[in-house]
Amino acid sequence: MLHDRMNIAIRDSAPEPDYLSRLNVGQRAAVMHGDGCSARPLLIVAGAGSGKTNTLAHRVAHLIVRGADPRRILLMTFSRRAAAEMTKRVERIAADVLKERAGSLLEGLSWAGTFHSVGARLLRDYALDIGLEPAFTIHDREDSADLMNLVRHELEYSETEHRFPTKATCLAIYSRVVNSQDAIEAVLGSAFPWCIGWSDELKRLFGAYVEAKQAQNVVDYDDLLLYWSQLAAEPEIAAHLASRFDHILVDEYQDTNRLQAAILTAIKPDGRGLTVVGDDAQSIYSFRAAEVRNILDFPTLFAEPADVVTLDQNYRSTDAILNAANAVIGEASERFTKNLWTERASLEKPLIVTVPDEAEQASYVCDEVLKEREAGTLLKEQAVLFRAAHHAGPLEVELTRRNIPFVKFGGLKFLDAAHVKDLLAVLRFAQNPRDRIAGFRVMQLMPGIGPSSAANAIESMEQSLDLEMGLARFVPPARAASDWPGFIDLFCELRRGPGWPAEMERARLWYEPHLERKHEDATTRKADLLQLEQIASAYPSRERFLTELTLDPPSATSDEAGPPYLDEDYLILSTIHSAKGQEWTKVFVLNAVDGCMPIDLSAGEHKELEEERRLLYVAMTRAKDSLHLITPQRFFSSGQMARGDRHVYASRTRFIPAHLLEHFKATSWTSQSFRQDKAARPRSSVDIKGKMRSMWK
DNA sequence: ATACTCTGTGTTTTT
DNA sequence: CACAGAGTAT
Repeated sequence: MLHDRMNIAIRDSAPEPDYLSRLNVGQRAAVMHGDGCSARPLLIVAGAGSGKTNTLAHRVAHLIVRGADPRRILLMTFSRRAAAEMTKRVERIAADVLKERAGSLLEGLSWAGTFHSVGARLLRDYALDIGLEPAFTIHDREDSADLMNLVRHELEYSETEHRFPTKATCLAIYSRVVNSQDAIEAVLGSAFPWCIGWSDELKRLFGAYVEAKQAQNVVDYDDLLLYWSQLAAEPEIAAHLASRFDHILVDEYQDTNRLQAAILTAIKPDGRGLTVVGDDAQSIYSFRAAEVRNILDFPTLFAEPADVVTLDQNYRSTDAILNAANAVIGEASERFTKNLWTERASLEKPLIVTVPDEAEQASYVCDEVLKEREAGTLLKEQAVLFRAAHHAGPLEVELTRRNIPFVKFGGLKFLDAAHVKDLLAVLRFAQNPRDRIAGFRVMQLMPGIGPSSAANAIESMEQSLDLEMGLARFVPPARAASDWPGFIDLFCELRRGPGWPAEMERARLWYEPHLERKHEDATTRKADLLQLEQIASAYPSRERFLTELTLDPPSATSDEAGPPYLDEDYLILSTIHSAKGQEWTKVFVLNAVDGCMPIDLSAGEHKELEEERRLLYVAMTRAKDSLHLITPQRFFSSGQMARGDRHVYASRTRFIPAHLLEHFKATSWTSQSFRQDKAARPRSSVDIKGKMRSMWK
């Protein structure tokens, strides 16, 4: 074949492609490893800012240039955004060499996505082989919790004498058992010690939960991995699966769990053609059962040991920032990676800014952000990072007050809003009528229909051979009588499919009256639904829309605002977790105090503490030129101590003890209005409490 | 009998 | 703020 001859020609005689000269020694070794052939396993230990994404993109491009079939390359990243970014870069790099052939070749690079989205795709592919209907729907966490709750009630665990774990806790335990591949007792002991007494009940509950999922033809997030790993354990399917991919590349390997590692070894038992990239110093997902040992043990996992390439030159941050970050991670009790180094010199040490309270912290950030923008740094090049989504609350208020546009990543999402979930449930119910959670939710939107009527209606539907007949036969309570026929019409129409995205509008029009009745702020919520319709029109079908939206939900509030906003400039607010892999010119870290970092819930266990330390490290290494850690002396803590909400006097995070202060510059700041306010206060304090006591003496 | 309303209680991070 | 459970209205 001409195609093959061309590849051989390139391999034999072509001079080194231009792009290789742009890489440093380590990067080049990683890119050229195996030189285009399926070679021994490769581990790239890539420190923060060491050009990891770029290296991985070059490796993929290089594989393709050397003749690998892009349709047979599996590329797994931690978000779809990362996958899209990677594909774009591969395209650019390969286009230089391949010229006009690049376009058609790169269209084939279609297996790029998260473990979960790839799992979903494979599962639809093999569904019939394992007795699953390909029309299965995917439950997000809230749906899964609802189903767990249903089962929990059926087993009457909600009426136990001592309080049984809540639906969310049950699901968290279940998920952890699945992802860590540990026994339930071990999981309870290490992560949920207060639930140890319930292990027998939990086992029964999980058994029933699994049966319920199967009966309803739904899968949850964990199933996407679990089914995949089970597929890979069946010899015939495994062989087929293995033969589909010549190269598998996995990004952020430090945040994969045992189940994911098991999938990889099942598909590639000898590790040939496998490349994993990660940095153990940035492992921050152990609450999702991520297993650092995956990356640490990778070199000796296979009969043929993996080659290891280390990237430790940082291209992102100044040396002042890097020194401080290295010092912080240097305090870790276990360290596997080296210090990062850079050629970017700077005299500006990271700042530790002490402010009186959280409101002042918000003022400080606003002032600084605006000052920086005056100096020419776009808002988009600045980010504010925090440990928990609610830490940004006061700042969001202040930004809004001052009309500074921002986008927040992490925390509550668009899809978590009740009205969005309602509308999606309508579509999901039409897609998969056996999905009880969806049906339940939709029917209860109608006044007069609660849990038991909804259950009866679904029962009637399942008894009948014809779904629509079953629904029609159900006699709703009197209060719902007027709404019922309209609901049946909706269901039947959506089942027949007026086409996508027309059915989206059909569903919305049905829902709007209910929305208006249920919610005070119907107008803003309606706008959200129109946005959702916009988003929907970008997908080819209902099935794709539902799947991709649950697996890759818009990750920012107002991210859904879509194209018109993208041109504008806005400040980035993000949880540290959601900031992974990103970088900004200027970075602020909120609440760098004990109680927030580490978050007080994680201050006990040694392992958890170490992860909190890495979290601070990840936050610091996002900054290119300027880094401000802010320490409010007083912050608001909603009361877990029996005393209720109160202000807590905080001290600097324990991850920056006194002997590390040489790497920082300490300052303090108060706004003018705060100082004036203080000055205006009377000097002498009056003993009012004493007076009140004396009233009764 | 069922649905809806009200009150007390516990709040990390995400595919 | 959302969740669970109790109490009230239909």
